[in-house]
Amino acid sequence: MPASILAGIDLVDKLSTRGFDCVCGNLRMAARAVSSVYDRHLAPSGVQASQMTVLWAVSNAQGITVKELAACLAMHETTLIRNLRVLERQGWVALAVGADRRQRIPSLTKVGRSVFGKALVCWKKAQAEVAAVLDEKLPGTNRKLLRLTRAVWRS
Amino acid sequence: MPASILAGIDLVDKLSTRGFDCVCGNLRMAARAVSSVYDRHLAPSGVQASQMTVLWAVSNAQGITVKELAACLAMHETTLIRNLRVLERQGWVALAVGADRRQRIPSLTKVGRSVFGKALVCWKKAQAEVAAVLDEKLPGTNRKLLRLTRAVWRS
DNA sequence: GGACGGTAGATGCATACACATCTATATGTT
DNA sequence: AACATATAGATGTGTATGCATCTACCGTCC
Repeated sequence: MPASILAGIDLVDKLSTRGFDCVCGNLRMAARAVSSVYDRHLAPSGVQASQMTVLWAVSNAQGITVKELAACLAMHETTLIRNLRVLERQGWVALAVGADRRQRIPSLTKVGRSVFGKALVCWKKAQAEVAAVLDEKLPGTNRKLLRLTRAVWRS
Repeated sequence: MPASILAGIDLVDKLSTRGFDCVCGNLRMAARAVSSVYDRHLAPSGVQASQMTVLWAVSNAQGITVKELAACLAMHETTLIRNLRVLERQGWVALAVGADRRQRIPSLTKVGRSVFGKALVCWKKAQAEVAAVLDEKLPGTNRKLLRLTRAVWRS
């Protein structure tokens, strides 16, 4: 192992021992690293890790508006609508006009349901790989992340 | 509070009770929510939350290459170099050519040090706000996130 | 010294994310 | 009905992220 790699690991250690114990930076870093695990497993399905959450939310939220969905996912409406447009282009999501004609109501298409179902198989492997390195129970970790999100979102 | 918001909160709850307990999705969501807190506090300084980590790493890693820095931050080299170019354009970071002339050695400029120092004051407030909603001790949380990152990064 | 394989960044492309601002629609007031 | 106000998305801009691929440089082997 070249010295450069060791230097890198030393620096990472400094992150937690030299005063820059940034929750935000560490969360973003963990999100990057974990996302890449999910993306690797999900690659055969053609779905990205970030898209799985949206597909799941859409499939579990009948008749909900984009704005409401964005609140559920602690996401900007403008970010979500653009992500939904990408999924629409792939033919996985349909965006219907709501009773209030300004609203857009997302739903999974038939193809979308099929793709999501297949991706779920890949997703389970990724989830298992990450669970294996978490020393605490998975539901505990997820609950903590949700609680943190809810506590600071739009506060 | 309109019914739509309540529906949203219900859906968030479903995330942890209806089978899609996705570590990746929850990490990304928490990272979004927490980043927005930091960005709000950091706004007066002109530095973004994502940039603080890079500035800190650069200021604490004398003579390190972009590739090594990327490994430290669990970040793609291509992502980091582009982020560094943004900071270079702002005049906060200089990118010197290394002994191996393919390498780029980042360092903070005088302006960069000044901006980073001022941003640290804002950062402390954000960190305190987030710490207040974490029921466990901050170092514990950060250690867990670092351990998770290290365990899955490039595994 | 020249061909060759390997490495550090650079670049093209696509998606993710957020802020400011715009447009279209809805609603409330007179 | 006409106007003012508020709201749901859409759009422009800029940064963040990663993959595939390219280029420039390094070291080696003949």
